[in-house]
Amino acid sequence: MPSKRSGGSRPQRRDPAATRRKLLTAARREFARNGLAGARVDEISARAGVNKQLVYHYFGDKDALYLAVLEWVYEEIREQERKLNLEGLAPQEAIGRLIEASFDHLAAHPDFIVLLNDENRGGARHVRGSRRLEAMHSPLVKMVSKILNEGVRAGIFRKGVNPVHLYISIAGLSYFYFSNTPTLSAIFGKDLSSPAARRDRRRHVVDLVLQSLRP
Amino acid sequence: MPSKRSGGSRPQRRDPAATRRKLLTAARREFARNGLAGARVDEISARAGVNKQLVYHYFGDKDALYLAVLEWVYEEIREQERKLNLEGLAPQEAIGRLIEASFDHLAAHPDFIVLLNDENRGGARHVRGSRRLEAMHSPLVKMVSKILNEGVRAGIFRKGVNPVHLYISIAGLSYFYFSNTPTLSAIFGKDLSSPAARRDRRRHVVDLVLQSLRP
Amino acid sequence: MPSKRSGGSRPQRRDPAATRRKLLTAARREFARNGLAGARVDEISARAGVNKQLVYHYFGDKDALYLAVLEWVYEEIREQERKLNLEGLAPQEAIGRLIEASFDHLAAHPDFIVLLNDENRGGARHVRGSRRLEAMHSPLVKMVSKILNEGVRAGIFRKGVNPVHLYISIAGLSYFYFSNTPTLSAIFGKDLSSPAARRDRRRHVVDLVLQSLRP
Amino acid sequence: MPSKRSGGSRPQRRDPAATRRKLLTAARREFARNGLAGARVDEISARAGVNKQLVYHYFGDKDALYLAVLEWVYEEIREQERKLNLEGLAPQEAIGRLIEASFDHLAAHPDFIVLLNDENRGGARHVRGSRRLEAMHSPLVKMVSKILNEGVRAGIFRKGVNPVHLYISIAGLSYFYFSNTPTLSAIFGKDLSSPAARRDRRRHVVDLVLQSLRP
DNA sequence: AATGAATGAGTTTTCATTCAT
DNA sequence: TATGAATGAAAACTCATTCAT
Repeated sequence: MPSKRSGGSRPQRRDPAATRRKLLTAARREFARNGLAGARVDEISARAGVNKQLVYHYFGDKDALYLAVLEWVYEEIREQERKLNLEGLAPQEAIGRLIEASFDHLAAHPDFIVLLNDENRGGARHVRGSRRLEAMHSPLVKMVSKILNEGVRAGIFRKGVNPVHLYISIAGLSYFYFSNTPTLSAIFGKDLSSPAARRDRRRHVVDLVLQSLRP
Repeated sequence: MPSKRSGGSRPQRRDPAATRRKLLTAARREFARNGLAGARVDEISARAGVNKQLVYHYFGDKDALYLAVLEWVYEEIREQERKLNLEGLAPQEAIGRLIEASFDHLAAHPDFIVLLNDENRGGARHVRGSRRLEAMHSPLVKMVSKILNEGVRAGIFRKGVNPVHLYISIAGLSYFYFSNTPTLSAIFGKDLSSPAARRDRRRHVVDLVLQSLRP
Repeated sequence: MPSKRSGGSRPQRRDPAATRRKLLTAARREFARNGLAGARVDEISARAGVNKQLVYHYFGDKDALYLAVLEWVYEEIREQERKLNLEGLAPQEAIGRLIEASFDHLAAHPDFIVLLNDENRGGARHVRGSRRLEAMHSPLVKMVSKILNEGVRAGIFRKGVNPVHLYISIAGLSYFYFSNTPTLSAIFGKDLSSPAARRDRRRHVVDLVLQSLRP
Repeated sequence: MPSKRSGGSRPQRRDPAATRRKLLTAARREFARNGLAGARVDEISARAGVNKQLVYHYFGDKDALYLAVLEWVYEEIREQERKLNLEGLAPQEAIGRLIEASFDHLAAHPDFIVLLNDENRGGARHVRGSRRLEAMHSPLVKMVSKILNEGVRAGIFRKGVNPVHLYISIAGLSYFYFSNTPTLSAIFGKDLSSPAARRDRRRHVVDLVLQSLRP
């Protein structure tokens, strides 16, 4: 004789959109802290203040929730890129702004890096399967290419710089600093995450790239 | 009772060093594939072909095993650095060699990156607690500093380049490329991990840094 | 920071064979009472008095445990069949003995029927996948065939009786009575499971089959 | 506020009878496939194309829905029995028709058997609690009794055959064949569910019973 | 009458760890 | 040193049921 199960009774606010949002926010935090494997669905739902089942109701499973978080952070990056207005700037200034924006975005969203770690380890399995991310190609490589060409034409940039790799370099110079600060600080025995160190790093990256582009 | 026959049970080779090594190798692979949280002690011992209990016998627990793997990969890096013989080289060549060695090491040991990810997410908790790693400070920052000074004195490098940040940049330009190839490839829609793409990247990184150091 | 998990501490008797047996016994009972879907692994391990994980340690999963139970009850049937010594008996007596044995086995093992129900609903998925059951073909169809031939030759059985179907009929006449006693009793409004009713049924089945075999 | 537009939300057909019917049909399928414990209320409502809550609205709970399905299939059987017109037939033909009708009904409604399995395992709990089923006593036992008497009087049937048990035998000879075809086929290594095998079985059952009734 | 969001108690399975041998 | 049986605490995911709308 199967015991009848109980069913809920607490007062329930009906706000699906808010529920979804709360789950996403909690998930982003939990995935950033503990990774995909280390994140706990229980913790996510508890911190969102909603029933655990709603994770499955709204997203399907833990993996799909992780993908939704990835889509969110990529969306943020694309939005930041859209806001960057590099048209009309001098080539050097445009590259400078781009680097600073990239650096500042990582500084403002330190979880982006750790969220991507598991995805890269897994061969970008989620990203590849996402229709939404497919539609989110960054316009920046084209932009970099255009700026490089202008600079070359104006005689202020050297020739032969690969725009894709330059873009990767700009990202990597900031990314690695943020992603590996803890081990680097431990190994070097000095705190690289202080505001001063961060300012130094920002200036260094801008310098490095701009100096390297000189003809 | 008959005298004990050696064929009655499985042959148990008593070779502690070999057992330890097999466990470490299996652990390195498993941690690289699945991260600290995602790694399974069962899988590690099974792949090592030894009993699970020996993980605890030799290392204490899963975390300590992870630390042992970290120590191993750091040891490899230090050894590679020791082998680098930059003394006596012209400054530009010395920097070039350093960059290439850094790039090549990551290419040869792709697991180094993913092994570090969890450690950085966790605030370098293990690294900080390790006596062995404390004693393994890299001599490279000093080396970079020396090379920079020589270059400046010889009039072939510009002044004012922070050696710590240059070192971080050199590492980051390669590191990010290797660590984020899967997502970058997915987002850009082109395979960045091909041998040709890798050669391009290597040349780009050397170029970028050397060009940026010009006076 | 993943909390270290606890691990057991209670006194443990080391007797793998006994543990396996206890699990099987408890599983047989639970599957018989509640079916495959309705059975609870928790209940099984609790009643066996062992840790739940041992179900997975010894059997793999719930389905494999169910298969092990099926193999057990089939083994019992085959053993009972082996014990039946029909050789040398007069054909009528041989058939009579066979029917009675079949009836008595179901009476003694009422769980056999309910254990098979889910298996038949599922298309015999487990049975088909079992090496052990493959090797357990019943010798009885051949035996029935032989008895029928003898009876026909002796002029006491009619010709043209299909031995496979006769075997199925013998089984079915008892099986249905035992499997459907509850609903039949409810519908007829009389208790068909009383000892008297059971004796009646047994006699009826033997009669029905033997009378039908007359030339 | 604008006047309510009918196109604003999904069209909701108000057809309680149809909704009930769709739920029952979906439930019958789901219970037959997965049993009482294995059936999913979600699956039932989804397949019925109606909201899950309506299960509770119309039937109360899962158990009551299961009972409603049982009542439905019993109703079908009774209706088929009512259609059987055995009056006026010769006793042998009457019995023959009865057996064939019984066989054909199971062949046409293979879910009847699996629907009853859980009920029998549960001690006919639902059937016993149903007013509707109480009122549905089969008239067939009386009919069989009458036919037997006629046959005995006419000298074509032997005496002493218990009509209740004959009825159970008739049912069982077909029921077991249909209910256990999967395991029997697996064990015998031959497909007992083919049309040819089914025809054989039908003939065998009619034969067996009629031959057994000879004086 | 109808919807689907929300609930709480499970349910199978997994896992790091420890104990007896 | 080595084995594998045993443990307890979760972990992801499920389910019947109920509530607000």
